[in-house]
Amino acid sequence: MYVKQLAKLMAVTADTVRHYTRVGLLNPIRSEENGYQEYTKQDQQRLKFIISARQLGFSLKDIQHIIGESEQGNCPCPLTRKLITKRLEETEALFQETLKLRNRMHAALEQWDTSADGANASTVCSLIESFVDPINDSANKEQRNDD
Amino acid sequence: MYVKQLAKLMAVTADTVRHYTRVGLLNPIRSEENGYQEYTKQDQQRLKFIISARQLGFSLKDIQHIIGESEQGNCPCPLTRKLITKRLEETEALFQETLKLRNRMHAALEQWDTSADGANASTVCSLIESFVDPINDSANKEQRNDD
DNA sequence: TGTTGACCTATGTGTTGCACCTAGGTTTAT
DNA sequence: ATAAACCTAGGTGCAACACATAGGTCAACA
Repeated sequence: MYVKQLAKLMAVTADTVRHYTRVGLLNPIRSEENGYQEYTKQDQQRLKFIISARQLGFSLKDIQHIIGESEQGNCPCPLTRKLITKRLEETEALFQETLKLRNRMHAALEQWDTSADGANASTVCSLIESFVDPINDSANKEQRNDD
Repeated sequence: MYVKQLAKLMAVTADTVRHYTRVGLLNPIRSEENGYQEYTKQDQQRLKFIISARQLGFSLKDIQHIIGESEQGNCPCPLTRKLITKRLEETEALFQETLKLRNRMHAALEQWDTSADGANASTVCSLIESFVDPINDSANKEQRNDD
């Protein structure tokens, strides 16, 4: 089957299939008649695998490595466990950062809801410049004695 | 002062300062003596503003627009409120996605902790291919009696 | 005085996973 | 014949920098 048919079947875009093909994750056969890429059921299974792995947070390079192990006859599972451990740490970090950012943004919106627009020549935007993070700002954080 | 000095003072890298300069957020004066970029206190304040805005989730383009409004003599506060509302929605979405991904990854690690490495010729990695998301998979939602 | 080392410059590339565009060739139906 | 819908390869764009290249500047020290 051709690229668009496979894409539709697996609910991704044709560009995504082409991208995976470009980086070597899929290996369609070139038709001798018209030069089109022919995707087999193997490619379809492979694409399904890629989609599953992406859902679990693996990068395309991770997936390449996992497939590489598998193709060399080795069991890729140890590598898979190792990689997901690393990715989980990253995701955990991203999660915490995003959570903090979200909270900061919420706090800003609340503060700005009750503070007037200050037109001040010496500032760019008084809202931003006078925002105080109620959670991370030192004045509000347990206590410190840095002096 | 020169790029590195400013960077150190504001706790960012020299590359970051150069980047902001490249995109026009900072406008240092070029020294006639040696061609170096000279950053003034204005630039320092501007950089402080940029850092604050970045912390609140504004993109560099957002910041450009906000500064643009301010420089045209308009109060940028309405724009600022509008932009952060949009960014907050995005951050909220990212947060939810990241949360779901984290949960999936946790679930995978748990499943894989008790499942053996399956060496199967017809699969790439049995761990990934046999993973079932306990939250999003319909068969397993609410109640599970498969064990 | 020569050299070292720390600074500076501009410009270009790499990162991630695609989406989109260009410019063209193929196939199918009307 | 021609239009619609598909296909190709290759290139660019995105975000916010980090990093590399190749070179110029400047102060201090032996």
